[in-house]
Amino acid sequence: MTVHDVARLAGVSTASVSRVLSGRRTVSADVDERVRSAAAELGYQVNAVGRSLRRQSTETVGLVIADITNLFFPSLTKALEDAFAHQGLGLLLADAANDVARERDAVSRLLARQVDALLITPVSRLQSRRTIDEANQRTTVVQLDRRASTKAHYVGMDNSQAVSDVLAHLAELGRTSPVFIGSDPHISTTWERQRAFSRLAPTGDRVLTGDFSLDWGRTATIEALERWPDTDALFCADDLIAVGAVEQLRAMGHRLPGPVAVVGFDDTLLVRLHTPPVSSVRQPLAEMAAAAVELAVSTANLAVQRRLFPGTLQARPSTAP
Amino acid sequence: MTVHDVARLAGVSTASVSRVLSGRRTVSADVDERVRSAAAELGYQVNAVGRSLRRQSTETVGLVIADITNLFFPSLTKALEDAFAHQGLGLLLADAANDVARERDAVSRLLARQVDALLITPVSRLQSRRTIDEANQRTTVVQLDRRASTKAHYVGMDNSQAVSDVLAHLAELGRTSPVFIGSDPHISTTWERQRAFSRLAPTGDRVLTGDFSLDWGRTATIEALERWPDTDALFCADDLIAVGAVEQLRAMGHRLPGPVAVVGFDDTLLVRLHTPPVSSVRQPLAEMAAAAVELAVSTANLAVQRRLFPGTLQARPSTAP
DNA sequence: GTGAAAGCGCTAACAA
DNA sequence: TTGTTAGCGCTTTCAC
Repeated sequence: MTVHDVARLAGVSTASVSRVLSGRRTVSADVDERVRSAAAELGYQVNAVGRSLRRQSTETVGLVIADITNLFFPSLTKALEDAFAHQGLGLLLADAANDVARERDAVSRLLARQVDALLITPVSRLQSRRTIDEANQRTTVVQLDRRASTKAHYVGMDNSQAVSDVLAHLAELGRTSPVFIGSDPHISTTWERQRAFSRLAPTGDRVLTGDFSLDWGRTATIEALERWPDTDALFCADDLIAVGAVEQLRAMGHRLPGPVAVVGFDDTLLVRLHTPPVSSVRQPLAEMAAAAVELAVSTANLAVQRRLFPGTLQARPSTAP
Repeated sequence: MTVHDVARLAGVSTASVSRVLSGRRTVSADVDERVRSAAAELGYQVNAVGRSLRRQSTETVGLVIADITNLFFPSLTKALEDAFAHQGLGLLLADAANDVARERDAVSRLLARQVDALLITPVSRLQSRRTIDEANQRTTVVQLDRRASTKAHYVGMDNSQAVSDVLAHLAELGRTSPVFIGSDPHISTTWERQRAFSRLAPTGDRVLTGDFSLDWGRTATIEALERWPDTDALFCADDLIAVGAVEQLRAMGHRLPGPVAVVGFDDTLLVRLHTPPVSSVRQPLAEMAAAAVELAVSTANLAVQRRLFPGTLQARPSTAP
């Protein structure tokens, strides 16, 4: 089933069929009608592969997710899927499973498929740079949430502002001795949050770093309270750590809300449904996805963009007075 | 950068370049070497669009997820992504957002892109059937987790067996008056679990159905205990409902483990990290993904397959004695 | 084992 | 406005 079949049935040339079905040129009402009804009768649908080869554009973007099991990323993926589908753009998904080598592979496979743009949440602030820069030579690359290169577009949250807001919120509640519990500092978001904390918090030197896990949240909580007994808030780099911290506090007999507040990042289901609910900074995913679309479809040679969106603290019982 | 450039540099024909790079025909060691080094020198990578058009195969499968925000599906997606990437197959992702019209659209767009197979978790047991049957005329369709048509392959969990196992587990603990809290009965899994419950449970007529939400889990718990005061277990169709049920029980002053047990389905992060941890049936995602790959790449005209895998109950404090 | 050439399905340049 | 035709990049006959 090809344009030829439709053309034959409609009694027109294949070019006319193409013109009608791609809506890219004006055609007489008569031809338009004949082609449409012929296509409908045959149940014809254009072959996107042929079109892509000819147009040199696949209307598809590649998305490389650092770690799809991290609860935040499915939310991001959904926002992107929505936004891109809305533009008629398909999403070719790849998971880097937190591994720079797999990330490199994924990028390479997506480029071979001629994606019109590549969206990526870099695995590592440092080690993903080359992969991104190389991809950026071949197509439009948009870094999302995390960043590793200054040569490619970036759409993310303003972590400094978010950290500042959270600290202000804590200060209002009289909490001025927070400890920062980071996860893997190779992750750019964690890194930025930690740096902002160090710069802005009254206890900026109270920083612990570990990995992305509930257990690390637990361990770090014990360590924090031992090293700094006057701790009145645990400022966690992500939700999983925050939940671990809350659990540990409760295991140690603390009440929540109580003397030690806990706050996380990303506002995933985990903290919203937790008992007690945990405060967390929400990223404006829909806006970020819209910006990603805009950059992805932008005609090349646009100067490198850095779009930072404000995060909003969702205050919940874990930081209540 | 095309085969021509490589051919010119290697001093061979484009046919030879193709033969080497696709590894589909034997070539002399000399030519092989010359082509490989020319390709490496140029940084040439084959254009998958050209290849797809010629081969009439995209090496890409479409995946239509009923609702990507449902925590279970990202896990499934990851398992699929792993399995298909391992075979060199790309995954084109679409989200149906629980809407049969959007599902229909998504399928249509994926077919236009000439996916080699279509994986789908049908939104509705009844209303997704036509979409699936129509797609099945055009390519290999594999229904995953949920099913709507008997004419297309299905890979899922044996819900009858799982329900039976859970009931046996509850019986061992002396709990013989369970209530089933279902979600939307349009979802095939919920429907199957409910039917199995009705058939196998001593209190098979104690069934409540609602929707996929935490609140429904809460509401249903209240209703269950009012209507059947001797209830000793809440058998929930999914984890979100189970967490809602646990929360409600605690709000009502019940202890857990305690007089009323709670069990869910899908073994998502939600129940594993909950306090107390909630028992749940785990689906063998990796095995299911492997089966999906096998069916997706199977040469057409294979009889319709129905592959059911056993679920395993992860017993946790919510069903402890 | 190798090269020349056709053609996958589509669209855009060109001609009418 | 419409048709003819070339060609996107690749692979696979077919002939040697």
